[in-house]
Amino acid sequence: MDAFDLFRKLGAGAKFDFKRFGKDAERFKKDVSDHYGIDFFGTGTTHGNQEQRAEEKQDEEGEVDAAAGKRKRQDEEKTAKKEKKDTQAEGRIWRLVFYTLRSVYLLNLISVCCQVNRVRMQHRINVHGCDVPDPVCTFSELQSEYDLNPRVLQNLSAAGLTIPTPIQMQAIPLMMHGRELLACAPTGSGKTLAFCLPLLTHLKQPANLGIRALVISPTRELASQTHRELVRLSEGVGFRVHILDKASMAARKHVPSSHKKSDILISTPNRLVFLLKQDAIDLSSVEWLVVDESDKLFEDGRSGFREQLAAVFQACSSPRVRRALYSATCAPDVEQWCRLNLDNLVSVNIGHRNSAVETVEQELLFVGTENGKLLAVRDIIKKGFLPPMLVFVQSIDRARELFHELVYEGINVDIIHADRTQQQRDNVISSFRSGDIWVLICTALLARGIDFKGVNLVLNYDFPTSAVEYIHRIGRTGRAGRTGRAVTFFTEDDKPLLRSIANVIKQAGCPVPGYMVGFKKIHSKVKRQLQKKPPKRSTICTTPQFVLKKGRGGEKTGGGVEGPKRSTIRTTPQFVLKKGRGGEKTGGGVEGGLGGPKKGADGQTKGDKGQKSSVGVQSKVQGTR
DNA sequence: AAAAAAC
Repeated sequence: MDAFDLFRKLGAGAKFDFKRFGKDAERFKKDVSDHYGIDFFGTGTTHGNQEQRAEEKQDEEGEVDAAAGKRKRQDEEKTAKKEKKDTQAEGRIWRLVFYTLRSVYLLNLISVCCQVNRVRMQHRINVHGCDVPDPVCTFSELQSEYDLNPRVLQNLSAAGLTIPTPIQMQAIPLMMHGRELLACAPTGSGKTLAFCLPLLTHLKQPANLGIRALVISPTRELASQTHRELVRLSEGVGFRVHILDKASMAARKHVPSSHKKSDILISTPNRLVFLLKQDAIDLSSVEWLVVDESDKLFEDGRSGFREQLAAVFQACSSPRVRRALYSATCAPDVEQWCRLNLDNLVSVNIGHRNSAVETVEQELLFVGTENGKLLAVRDIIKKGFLPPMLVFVQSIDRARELFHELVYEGINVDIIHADRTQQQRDNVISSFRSGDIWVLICTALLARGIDFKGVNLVLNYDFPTSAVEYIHRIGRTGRAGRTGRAVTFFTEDDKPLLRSIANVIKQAGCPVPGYMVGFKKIHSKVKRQLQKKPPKRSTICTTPQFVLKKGRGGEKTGGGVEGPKRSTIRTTPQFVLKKGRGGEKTGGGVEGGLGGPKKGADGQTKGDKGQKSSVGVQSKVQGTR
């Protein structure tokens, strides 16, 4: 097979038509010879042209006699024959050029395609959908290719953001092309920025066209965080970015319809629905609707988010409205809904769906009983830990109970949940951010989206109600590539969900006792029930009644604790002992000294490592005061 | 269970 055949094969499907391209070829040939004065195709065209031109000049001057005319006619016949030959030769050359160029083009296409695939593979970007634009590898590409405001780019670098994260690489170009999408990327991987940049680019300039972009978040804390981020990014551009909260509602009374002058609005769903019902807000100008933590907002139930979200979707009535849904976890029903309702949907997944972030060192810790939890958390505090630490419990009541138990430990502990006032909530968040609070006890309120810089330990005091909730809770640490640690207490009551969460931990590359993975899969019906009704737990209180009655002046270090400690705490769950799986029971064993003898070697090295790097709380108290 | 409105 010679080169010509090869090119022909590469160019399969396209035929070179000399008649069609002849004019172009002629022009090209002329351009080349005029420009460079060289005979590009070796057909004597350069000379020929000059002679011809000289003759033409003579024609014009009218100095042609009859004899000369005759000679010229003979010449013309000769040249016509010659030209026919030349034309055939040229046709061959042009065909060769055509196929060469075409194969170069195809090879280039293939190589670009390979490059794009390599980038996607390297960053574990999975996309499903038609005509997906190539991922961008730098923020400056956004300026050159998508007309991102240079000031926004400047704000980005001022914030220390230099290269886009995988979700940003792919989701930003998609939204820039106005594509509706469902994005799923791990906790702390930059989803917020992935939708903020396209919003700012899409709007281009501040304009009095009503609300053009709307972001929905499940909690006020997340809404205000997104608001802050957008304000920071759009600094100096003049966009009016507003959050719909109590303060803005109060302001609305004095300046009615102030939010109508927003370009971008961030809100929790119910407040928006409330305003919609009063006919006090107009969303018909919304061009981009972003649903953050989409699976949470799609949660069903009589008084759930889903209904509220549906009302918001309906209110965004512009035919031009584009929608983007983001979350770290993706429920099948959300995907189904997107496939049915979004226009030409693209779904983007970074890494494996519904998996925990790999930068968190995760542990499961058997604590025997409710008392065991309290003992274990006191132990963590006493042994010394590196603040800040987040402690998750399952209900507001239990949060209060735990707070009362820990408030006397001599550490800066506080509590946040939806029953506290907005003022209290804001204060708690800001003092936790500033480091004034070391331990923050919280409900699911803080489970999603909240970005605290450098949380060192997430403690699941109460077992999460699902693997998804587990993923979000532990995602408060190990953000933006930093490392973090998560400890999850469990008792016999938590057996039903142990398997699924153990699997999440295992998939993220952390050790898990073998027996857990061997558990039977629980029925999805039971799983749903568990989410609605978590196991009933006894009150958090280890202090004997007579101590409580007398008041707790100096005894706060836990007088009543030492005694029952050894007798009540088992280090191995009953369900393991019963089955008698000798060798496997040890991995999840007690770590951090709950009083029982350590039977496993697995967790110990980790424990030691943790201790070395942590700061003793007592010494910290002395040091700071 | 938690979250999301307020007069």
